[in-house]
Amino acid sequence: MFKLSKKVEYAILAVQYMAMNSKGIVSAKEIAEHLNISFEFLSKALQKLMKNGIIESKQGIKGGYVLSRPAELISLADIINAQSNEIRVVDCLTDDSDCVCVREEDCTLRSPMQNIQQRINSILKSTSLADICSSKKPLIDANEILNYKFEGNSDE
Amino acid sequence: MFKLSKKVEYAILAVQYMAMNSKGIVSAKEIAEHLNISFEFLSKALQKLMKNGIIESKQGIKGGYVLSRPAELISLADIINAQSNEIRVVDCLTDDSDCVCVREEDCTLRSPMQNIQQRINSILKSTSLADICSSKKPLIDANEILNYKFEGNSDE
DNA sequence: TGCAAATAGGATTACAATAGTCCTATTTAG
DNA sequence: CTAAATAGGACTATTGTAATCCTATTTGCA
Repeated sequence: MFKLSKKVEYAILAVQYMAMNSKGIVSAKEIAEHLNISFEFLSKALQKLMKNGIIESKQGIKGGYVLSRPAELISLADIINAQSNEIRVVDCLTDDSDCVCVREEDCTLRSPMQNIQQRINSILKSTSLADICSSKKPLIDANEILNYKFEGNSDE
Repeated sequence: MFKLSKKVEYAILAVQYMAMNSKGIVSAKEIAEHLNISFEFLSKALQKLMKNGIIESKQGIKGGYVLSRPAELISLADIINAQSNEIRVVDCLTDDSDCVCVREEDCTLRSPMQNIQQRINSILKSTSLADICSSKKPLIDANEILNYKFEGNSDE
Protein backbone atom coordinates (compact mmCIF):
# COMPACT_ATOMS: atom_id res chain seq x y z
CA MET A 1 0.00 0.00 0.00
CA PHE A 2 1.17 3.47 -0.89
CA LYS A 3 4.12 2.03 -2.76
CA LEU A 4 5.39 3.02 -6.18
CA SER A 5 5.32 0.17 -8.70
CA LYS A 6 8.47 -1.52 -10.01
CA LYS A 7 7.75 0.05 -13.38
CA VAL A 8 7.96 3.50 -11.80
CA GLU A 9 11.04 2.49 -9.83
CA TYR A 10 12.80 1.31 -12.98
CA ALA A 11 11.66 4.38 -14.89
CA ILE A 12 13.19 6.66 -12.27
CA LEU A 13 16.45 4.72 -12.21
CA ALA A 14 16.56 4.75 -16.01
CA VAL A 15 16.12 8.50 -16.42
CA GLN A 16 18.60 9.07 -13.61
CA TYR A 17 21.09 6.98 -15.57
CA MET A 18 20.37 8.97 -18.71
CA ALA A 19 20.73 12.27 -16.87
CA MET A 20 23.95 11.28 -15.15
CA ASN A 21 25.68 9.75 -18.16
CA SER A 22 25.63 12.56 -20.65
CA LYS A 23 26.99 10.56 -23.56
CA GLY A 24 23.89 11.14 -25.65
CA ILE A 25 21.80 8.24 -26.81
CA VAL A 26 21.60 5.19 -24.56
CA SER A 27 20.09 1.80 -25.41
CA ALA A 28 17.59 -0.03 -23.24
CA LYS A 29 19.98 -2.96 -23.17
CA GLU A 30 22.74 -0.84 -21.66
CA ILE A 31 20.43 0.50 -18.94
CA ALA A 32 19.00 -2.93 -18.16
CA GLU A 33 22.48 -4.40 -17.81
CA HIS A 34 23.64 -1.53 -15.65
CA LEU A 35 20.64 -1.87 -13.33
CA ASN A 36 20.66 -5.65 -13.56
CA ILE A 37 16.96 -5.85 -14.39
CA SER A 38 14.84 -7.46 -17.12
CA PHE A 39 15.39 -5.83 -20.51
CA GLU A 40 11.84 -6.61 -21.65
CA PHE A 41 10.23 -5.12 -18.58
CA LEU A 42 12.39 -2.02 -18.63
CA SER A 43 11.52 -1.53 -22.29
CA LYS A 44 7.84 -1.22 -21.40
CA ALA A 45 8.65 1.51 -18.90
CA LEU A 46 10.83 3.34 -21.41
CA GLN A 47 8.14 3.13 -24.08
CA LYS A 48 5.68 4.77 -21.72
CA LEU A 49 8.16 7.52 -20.91
CA MET A 50 8.54 8.02 -24.65
CA LYS A 51 4.80 8.18 -25.28
CA ASN A 52 4.56 10.82 -22.59
CA GLY A 53 7.24 12.97 -24.13
CA ILE A 54 9.77 12.57 -21.32
CA ILE A 55 12.34 10.77 -23.43
CA GLU A 56 12.83 10.50 -27.19
CA SER A 57 13.62 7.33 -29.03
CA LYS A 58 15.62 6.51 -32.11
CA GLN A 59 14.91 3.18 -33.76
CA GLY A 60 17.27 0.86 -35.61
CA ILE A 61 20.83 -0.15 -34.95
CA LYS A 62 22.70 2.57 -33.02
CA GLY A 63 19.27 3.57 -31.72
CA GLY A 64 18.26 4.23 -28.14
CA TYR A 65 16.85 6.91 -25.90
CA VAL A 66 17.66 10.45 -24.77
CA LEU A 67 15.94 12.83 -22.36
CA SER A 68 13.67 15.14 -24.35
CA ARG A 69 14.38 18.13 -22.08
CA PRO A 70 16.79 19.16 -19.32
CA ALA A 71 16.60 17.21 -16.05
CA GLU A 72 15.52 20.39 -14.29
CA LEU A 73 12.32 20.38 -16.35
CA ILE A 74 11.34 16.76 -15.69
CA SER A 75 9.41 16.25 -12.46
CA LEU A 76 8.96 13.13 -10.40
CA ALA A 77 5.24 13.52 -11.09
CA ASP A 78 5.95 13.41 -14.85
CA ILE A 79 7.82 10.12 -14.50
CA ILE A 80 5.25 8.53 -12.21
CA ASN A 81 2.21 9.60 -14.22
CA ALA A 82 3.77 8.34 -17.44
CA GLN A 83 3.63 4.77 -16.15
CA SER A 84 -0.03 4.66 -15.15
CA ASN A 85 -3.03 6.82 -14.49
CA GLU A 86 -2.79 9.84 -12.26
CA ILE A 87 -2.29 8.69 -8.70
CA ARG A 88 -5.27 8.81 -6.37
CA VAL A 89 -4.99 8.09 -2.66
CA VAL A 90 -8.64 7.02 -2.54
CA ASP A 91 -11.05 5.91 -5.26
CA CYS A 92 -13.43 8.83 -4.88
CA LEU A 93 -10.83 11.30 -6.13
CA THR A 94 -10.05 12.41 -9.62
CA ASP A 95 -8.60 15.60 -10.96
CA ASP A 96 -11.50 16.11 -13.33
CA SER A 97 -14.14 15.12 -10.77
CA ASP A 98 -15.80 12.61 -13.09
CA CYS A 99 -16.03 10.06 -10.30
CA VAL A 100 -19.16 9.99 -8.21
CA CYS A 101 -18.42 8.54 -4.81
CA VAL A 102 -20.85 5.83 -3.67
CA ARG A 103 -21.29 7.83 -0.50
CA GLU A 104 -22.25 10.84 -2.60
CA GLU A 105 -23.19 13.92 -0.57
CA ASP A 106 -22.48 12.27 2.77
CA CYS A 107 -18.88 11.41 1.87
CA THR A 108 -16.66 12.56 4.71
CA LEU A 109 -13.57 11.23 2.97
CA ARG A 110 -13.43 13.06 -0.32
CA SER A 111 -12.67 16.58 0.82
CA PRO A 112 -9.94 15.85 3.36
CA MET A 113 -8.34 13.27 1.08
CA GLN A 114 -8.40 15.74 -1.79
CA ASN A 115 -6.30 17.96 0.40
CA ILE A 116 -3.79 15.20 1.19
CA GLN A 117 -3.70 14.33 -2.50
CA GLN A 118 -2.91 17.90 -3.47
CA ARG A 119 -0.08 18.12 -0.99
CA ILE A 120 1.47 14.89 -2.24
CA ASN A 121 1.09 16.05 -5.84
CA SER A 122 2.76 19.27 -4.85
CA ILE A 123 5.79 17.38 -3.54
CA LEU A 124 6.04 15.20 -6.64
CA LYS A 125 5.63 18.10 -9.04
CA SER A 126 8.19 20.27 -7.30
CA THR A 127 10.85 17.57 -7.22
CA SER A 128 12.84 17.46 -10.46
CA LEU A 129 14.98 14.76 -11.97
CA ALA A 130 17.92 17.09 -11.38
CA ASP A 131 17.02 17.21 -7.68
CA ILE A 132 16.96 13.44 -7.27
CA CYS A 133 20.20 13.06 -9.20
CA SER A 134 22.17 15.46 -7.07
CA SER A 135 20.66 14.86 -3.65
CA LYS A 136 22.69 12.73 -1.38
CA LYS A 137 21.35 14.75 1.55
CA PRO A 138 17.63 15.30 2.18
CA LEU A 139 16.05 18.16 0.28
CA ILE A 140 14.26 21.00 2.04
CA ASP A 141 11.15 19.90 3.93
CA ALA A 142 8.26 22.33 3.66
CA ASN A 143 6.85 21.16 6.97
CA GLU A 144 10.05 21.92 8.77
CA ILE A 145 9.79 25.50 7.62
CA LEU A 146 6.17 25.47 8.73
CA ASN A 147 7.09 24.31 12.22
CA TYR A 148 9.99 26.73 12.33
CA LYS A 149 7.65 29.64 11.63
CA PHE A 150 5.00 28.52 14.09
CA GLU A 151 7.46 27.97 16.91
CA GLY A 152 8.40 31.62 16.75
CA ASN A 153 12.10 31.06 16.18
CA SER A 154 12.21 33.12 13.03
CA ASP A 155 15.14 35.48 12.70
CA GLU A 156 13.67 37.38 9.78
CA MET B 1 -0.42 2.37 -7.17
CA PHE B 2 -0.06 4.86 -4.37
CA LYS B 3 -3.58 4.17 -3.19
CA LEU B 4 -4.75 3.59 0.36
CA SER B 5 -6.33 0.16 0.84
CA LYS B 6 -10.06 -0.34 1.43
CA LYS B 7 -9.21 -1.43 4.96
CA VAL B 8 -7.63 1.96 5.60
CA GLU B 9 -10.49 3.74 3.86
CA TYR B 10 -13.06 1.97 6.05
CA ALA B 11 -10.95 2.56 9.16
CA ILE B 12 -10.87 6.30 8.49
CA LEU B 13 -14.62 6.42 7.84
CA ALA B 14 -15.25 4.41 10.99
CA VAL B 15 -13.24 6.60 13.33
CA GLN B 16 -14.78 9.68 11.69
CA TYR B 17 -18.20 8.24 12.50
CA MET B 18 -17.12 7.60 16.08
CA ALA B 19 -15.68 11.10 16.45
CA MET B 20 -18.72 12.80 14.95
CA ASN B 21 -21.39 10.83 16.83
CA SER B 22 -20.45 11.41 20.42
CA LYS B 23 -22.97 9.00 21.92
CA GLY B 24 -20.27 6.89 23.50
CA ILE B 25 -19.90 3.24 22.54
CA VAL B 26 -20.75 2.26 18.98
CA SER B 27 -21.07 -1.26 17.59
CA ALA B 28 -19.36 -2.49 14.42
CA LYS B 29 -22.77 -3.43 13.10
CA GLU B 30 -24.05 0.13 13.43
CA ILE B 31 -21.01 1.54 11.62
CA ALA B 32 -21.18 -1.09 8.87
CA GLU B 33 -24.85 -0.37 8.26
CA HIS B 34 -24.26 3.37 8.25
CA LEU B 35 -21.41 3.06 5.72
CA ASN B 36 -23.17 0.28 3.82
CA ILE B 37 -20.12 -1.99 3.86
CA SER B 38 -19.37 -5.55 4.90
CA PHE B 39 -19.63 -6.02 8.66
CA GLU B 40 -17.03 -8.80 8.63
CA PHE B 41 -14.48 -6.80 6.72
CA LEU B 42 -14.99 -3.67 8.80
CA SER B 43 -14.56 -5.74 11.95
CA LYS B 44 -11.04 -6.68 10.85
CA ALA B 45 -10.17 -3.01 10.42
CA LEU B 46 -11.64 -2.14 13.82
CA GLN B 47 -9.75 -4.97 15.51
CA LYS B 48 -6.49 -3.61 14.13
CA LEU B 49 -7.33 -0.12 15.35
CA MET B 50 -7.99 -1.65 18.74
CA LYS B 51 -4.72 -3.58 18.82
CA ASN B 52 -2.93 -0.35 18.02
CA GLY B 53 -4.55 1.53 20.85
CA ILE B 54 -6.55 3.92 18.70
CA ILE B 55 -9.93 2.65 19.82
CA GLU B 56 -11.01 0.61 22.81
CA SER B 57 -13.43 -2.29 22.69
CA LYS B 58 -15.99 -3.66 25.07
CA GLN B 59 -17.13 -7.22 24.49
CA GLY B 60 -20.50 -8.82 25.10
CA ILE B 61 -24.00 -7.55 24.46
CA LYS B 62 -24.12 -3.73 24.63
CA GLY B 63 -20.47 -3.87 23.62
CA GLY B 64 -18.75 -1.89 20.89
CA TYR B 65 -15.99 0.61 20.34
CA VAL B 66 -14.95 4.08 21.49
CA LEU B 67 -12.02 6.30 20.59
CA SER B 68 -9.28 5.81 23.15
CA ARG B 69 -8.23 9.48 23.03
CA PRO B 70 -9.48 12.82 21.69
CA ALA B 71 -9.71 13.16 17.90
CA GLU B 72 -7.06 15.89 18.04
CA LEU B 73 -4.54 13.32 19.28
CA ILE B 74 -5.22 10.69 16.59
CA SER B 75 -3.27 11.24 13.39
CA LEU B 76 -3.98 9.98 9.91
CA ALA B 77 -0.62 8.18 10.15
CA ASP B 78 -1.85 6.38 13.29
CA ILE B 79 -4.92 5.10 11.46
CA ILE B 80 -3.03 4.07 8.32
CA ASN B 81 -0.17 2.37 10.13
CA ALA B 82 -2.59 0.41 12.32
CA GLN B 83 -3.86 -1.46 9.24
CA SER B 84 -0.54 -2.64 7.84
CA ASN B 85 3.17 -2.10 8.06
CA GLU B 86 4.65 1.37 7.94
CA ILE B 87 4.22 2.74 4.44
CA ARG B 88 7.25 2.76 2.14
CA VAL B 89 7.20 4.44 -1.25
CA VAL B 90 9.95 2.10 -2.50
CA ASP B 91 11.18 -1.25 -1.22
CA CYS B 92 14.65 -0.07 -0.28
CA LEU B 93 13.30 2.15 2.50
CA THR B 94 12.58 1.37 6.09
CA ASP B 95 12.51 3.53 9.15
CA ASP B 96 14.94 1.30 10.97
CA SER B 97 17.20 0.86 7.95
CA ASP B 98 17.26 -2.93 8.22
CA CYS B 99 16.72 -3.32 4.48
CA VAL B 100 19.76 -3.63 2.28
CA CYS B 101 18.94 -2.46 -1.21
CA VAL B 102 20.04 -4.84 -3.97
CA ARG B 103 21.76 -1.87 -5.56
CA GLU B 104 23.67 -1.32 -2.29
CA GLU B 105 26.16 1.53 -2.42
CA ASP B 106 25.27 2.53 -5.97
CA CYS B 107 21.58 3.04 -5.17
CA THR B 108 20.55 6.40 -6.56
CA LEU B 109 16.97 5.90 -5.41
CA ARG B 110 17.21 5.43 -1.69
CA SER B 111 18.29 8.87 -0.58
CA PRO B 112 15.90 10.98 -2.67
CA MET B 113 13.01 8.64 -1.98
CA GLN B 114 13.75 8.76 1.72
CA ASN B 115 13.21 12.47 1.47
CA ILE B 116 9.88 12.08 -0.33
CA GLN B 117 8.88 9.48 2.23
CA GLN B 118 9.66 11.81 5.12
CA ARG B 119 7.62 14.60 3.60
CA ILE B 120 4.60 12.33 3.08
CA ASN B 121 4.94 10.98 6.63
CA SER B 122 5.06 14.55 7.84
CA ILE B 123 1.74 15.31 6.15
CA LEU B 124 0.08 12.18 7.54
CA LYS B 125 1.41 12.71 11.04
CA SER B 126 0.38 16.35 11.18
CA THR B 127 -3.18 15.70 10.02
CA SER B 128 -5.45 14.73 12.91
CA LEU B 129 -8.78 12.97 12.97
CA ALA B 130 -10.25 16.26 14.20
CA ASP B 131 -8.86 17.97 11.08
CA ILE B 132 -10.44 15.52 8.67
CA CYS B 133 -13.76 15.63 10.50
CA SER B 134 -14.11 19.38 10.40
CA SER B 135 -12.61 20.15 7.01
CA LYS B 136 -15.06 20.79 4.28
CA LYS B 137 -12.58 23.21 2.78
CA PRO B 138 -8.96 22.27 2.07
CA LEU B 139 -6.61 22.49 5.02
CA ILE B 140 -3.53 24.68 4.97
CA ASP B 141 -0.97 23.58 2.39
CA ALA B 142 2.60 23.79 3.59
CA ASN B 143 3.86 24.25 0.06
CA GLU B 144 1.65 27.24 -0.50
CA ILE B 145 3.28 28.92 2.46
CA LEU B 146 6.65 27.95 1.05
CA ASN B 147 5.86 29.57 -2.30
CA TYR B 148 4.37 32.58 -0.57
CA LYS B 149 7.55 33.11 1.37
CA PHE B 150 9.83 32.61 -1.60
CA GLU B 151 7.90 34.96 -3.82
CA GLY B 152 8.65 37.77 -1.43
CA ASN B 153 5.05 38.69 -0.67
CA SER B 154 5.44 38.31 3.05
CA ASP B 155 3.91 41.03 5.16
CA GLU B 156 5.71 39.99 8.33
C1' DT C 1 21.11 -5.90 -50.38
C1' DG C 2 20.96 -8.28 -46.53
C1' DC C 3 22.22 -8.79 -41.73
C1' DA C 4 22.47 -7.36 -37.01
C1' DA C 5 20.99 -4.54 -33.41
C1' DA C 6 17.84 -1.63 -31.93
C1' DT C 7 12.81 0.04 -30.72
C1' DA C 8 7.35 -0.99 -30.77
C1' DG C 9 4.00 -3.35 -28.94
C1' DG C 10 0.32 -7.13 -28.45
C1' DA C 11 -0.62 -11.38 -25.91
C1' DT C 12 0.05 -14.27 -22.31
C1' DT C 13 1.56 -16.12 -17.85
C1' DA C 14 3.02 -16.03 -12.98
C1' DC C 15 2.75 -14.13 -8.73
C1' DA C 16 1.43 -11.21 -4.88
C1' DA C 17 -1.62 -8.24 -2.55
C1' DT C 18 -6.08 -6.87 -1.65
C1' DA C 19 -10.83 -7.63 -0.66
C1' DG C 20 -14.16 -10.24 1.11
C1' DT C 21 -16.36 -14.44 3.27
C1' DC C 22 -17.12 -18.21 6.53
C1' DC C 23 -16.98 -20.21 10.69
C1' DT C 24 -16.18 -20.83 15.58
C1' DA C 25 -14.97 -19.15 20.18
C1' DT C 26 -15.55 -15.98 23.81
C1' DT C 27 -17.68 -12.30 26.45
C1' DT C 28 -21.47 -10.18 28.94
C1' DA C 29 -26.06 -7.65 30.08
C1' DG C 30 -30.44 -8.81 31.16
C1' DC D 1 -29.61 -19.19 29.57
C1' DT D 2 -29.69 -16.58 25.65
C1' DA D 3 -29.04 -12.98 22.44
C1' DA D 4 -25.91 -9.74 20.74
C1' DA D 5 -21.64 -8.28 20.68
C1' DT D 6 -16.24 -8.69 19.90
C1' DA D 7 -11.91 -11.89 18.61
C1' DG D 8 -9.77 -14.06 15.36
C1' DG D 9 -8.17 -18.08 12.33
C1' DA D 10 -8.83 -20.02 7.79
C1' DC D 11 -10.15 -19.75 3.41
C1' DT D 12 -11.59 -17.94 -1.34
C1' DA D 13 -12.14 -14.66 -4.98
C1' DT D 14 -10.59 -10.82 -7.39
C1' DT D 15 -7.46 -7.59 -8.94
C1' DG D 16 -3.15 -5.53 -9.97
C1' DT D 17 1.66 -6.05 -10.63
C1' DA D 18 5.62 -8.14 -12.61
C1' DA D 19 7.58 -10.60 -15.96
C1' DT D 20 7.95 -13.17 -20.23
C1' DC D 21 7.25 -14.46 -25.09
C1' DC D 22 6.86 -13.49 -29.60
C1' DT D 23 6.58 -10.87 -33.82
C1' DA D 24 6.96 -6.60 -36.48
C1' DT D 25 9.45 -2.65 -37.81
C1' DT D 26 13.34 0.46 -38.25
C1' DT D 27 18.00 1.60 -39.62
C1' DG D 28 23.26 1.76 -39.90
C1' DC D 29 26.71 -0.47 -42.22
C1' DA D 30 29.74 -4.00 -44.44
